[in-house]
Amino acid sequence: MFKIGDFSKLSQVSSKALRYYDDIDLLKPVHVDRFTGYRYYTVDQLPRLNRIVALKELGFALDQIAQLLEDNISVEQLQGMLLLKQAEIERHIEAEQQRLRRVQARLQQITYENTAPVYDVITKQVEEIAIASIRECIPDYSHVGHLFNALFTYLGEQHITTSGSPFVCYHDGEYREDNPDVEAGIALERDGENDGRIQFSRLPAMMAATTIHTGHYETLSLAYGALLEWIEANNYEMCVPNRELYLRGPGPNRAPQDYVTEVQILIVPRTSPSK
Amino acid sequence: MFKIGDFSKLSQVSSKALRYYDDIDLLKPVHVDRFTGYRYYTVDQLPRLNRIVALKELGFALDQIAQLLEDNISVEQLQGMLLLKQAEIERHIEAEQQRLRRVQARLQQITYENTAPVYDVITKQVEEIAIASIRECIPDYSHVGHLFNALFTYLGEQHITTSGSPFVCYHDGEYREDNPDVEAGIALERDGENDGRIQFSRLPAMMAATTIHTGHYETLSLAYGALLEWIEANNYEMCVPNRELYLRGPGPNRAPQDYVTEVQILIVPRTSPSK
DNA sequence: CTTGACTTTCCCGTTACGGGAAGGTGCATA
DNA sequence: TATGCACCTTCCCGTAACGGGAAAGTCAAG
Repeated sequence: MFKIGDFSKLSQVSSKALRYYDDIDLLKPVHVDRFTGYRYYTVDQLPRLNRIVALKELGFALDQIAQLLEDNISVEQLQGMLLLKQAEIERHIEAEQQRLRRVQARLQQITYENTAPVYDVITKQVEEIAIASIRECIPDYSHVGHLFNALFTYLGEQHITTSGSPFVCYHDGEYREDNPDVEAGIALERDGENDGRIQFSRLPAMMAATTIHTGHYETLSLAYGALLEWIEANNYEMCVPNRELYLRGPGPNRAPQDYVTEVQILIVPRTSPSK
Repeated sequence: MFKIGDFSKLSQVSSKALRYYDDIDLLKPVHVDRFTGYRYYTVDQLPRLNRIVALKELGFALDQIAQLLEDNISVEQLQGMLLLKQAEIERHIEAEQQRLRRVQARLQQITYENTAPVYDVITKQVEEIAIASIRECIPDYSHVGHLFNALFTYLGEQHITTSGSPFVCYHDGEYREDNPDVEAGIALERDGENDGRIQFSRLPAMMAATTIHTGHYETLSLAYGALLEWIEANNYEMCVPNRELYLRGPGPNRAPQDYVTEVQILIVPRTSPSK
């Protein structure tokens, strides 16, 4: 019979932990003095405690360990939990390696440019939204404004309430200087019916790499550069279309350097892992 | 100006999280209504929030992120923190891979024997202890008892108080049936002075793989088998000496199947990683 | 009998929020 | 204008596995 301190030394498990295991019925002392409350353990309890410690090192939580220690657990159940744990650890390792790549990419960027990165790329699940839009091939990008003019004029006439910021989707596979296939649109609260140039549809949900660009649209290519670099470093592949969300665009008392734009590029995990 | 819900949708960060960031001064709303307490955000705050999210994905805690977002942080400091984080993630990955190997070893054991493992091997740092011991080459293992007899007789005569269980160290590089070099000893509360056969010394601290064997000493080899298997699977190398700690050994009213023994094998990480 | 080492219970703190309650707001509609 | 109803606020609890520390009781030795 050992008092908790001796048993703690014997087992290398802190008495705090032993008391906690007592509390949660994971390892009860073999005897508790009714008057003093002192806990007494014996060496017979070492194997169980050892098993607890071993399972903890395998990454199991204490309540799972409690299950695993039930004596009516079958070999198949045990095997099943171990297989689950194995898969979980593998996923965990993959996530950590992802993180490691991100940290390294950021480090590389710092050493290259000797300055902190300007763009923070994050992934997000963009939800499906109802939109009204005009999609056309236009001679060059300056015509985007015309599309929005037509769109807003129409929506104003029809008293359709918008929700959120205007955006543009680029449907071309790659960047093209002239005759790009663009879609200018804005989110709505409800679906609508197509009417000539104006289309009512739903933007599909997507997993996107996104970043926020502040400033003139002429420098948007920097944001794209950062996104492409990130996509490369994180083993994704980009897809079409990509979107630009004009969170704060041209308007009264609005200088170009105050424009805020979110750039979203649809991504999928790369099929073949790069070295 | 967005209310918290809109800003939450815009940024894909929950309003609970936004309130929390407000609480810990990580991201204060640009304006708080003095009467209603409503928080108001603008798109200008998106870059900061984006950075917070990005740094979170790199594995930084929020208080570290708060430091990283201070505007007086130098590029070197940032770089330093990233390097630290990189090392931390690498260590983390290594630990996870270790865990994975352990889980797999246990799975393998189950599929081989179609039963749960009997021995739980755990590593522990064994502390340095003052001991009294007799070390001799004896003709065979049955003579260990004589060593303990001599030892205890001496200690009894000298009124030296012991602390802990008796143990045996095996100093031979490998197992040998006859003429093994064994050291029988027991921990003391204080150091002492050598006296003939009786040596007073200190067992050095060591990192050991240990397991608990319950039952007759004739079956101790099973524990050794489990230990060797574990050491192999976990990329360690065993060293001499190894120890057996007789937590509950022969005594009055003591049947051999109730003996409890802890087997400790000194380990070092294997120099060349196995495939 | 005292002292000091141990033990007990209890409470707080950790991280980054999520869930939920109770009560106040803002906006659109009947 | 009244009334929804969605939204906002603060506050409190819970998380996992203990560690730190306080206040008070216990044990063994000297």
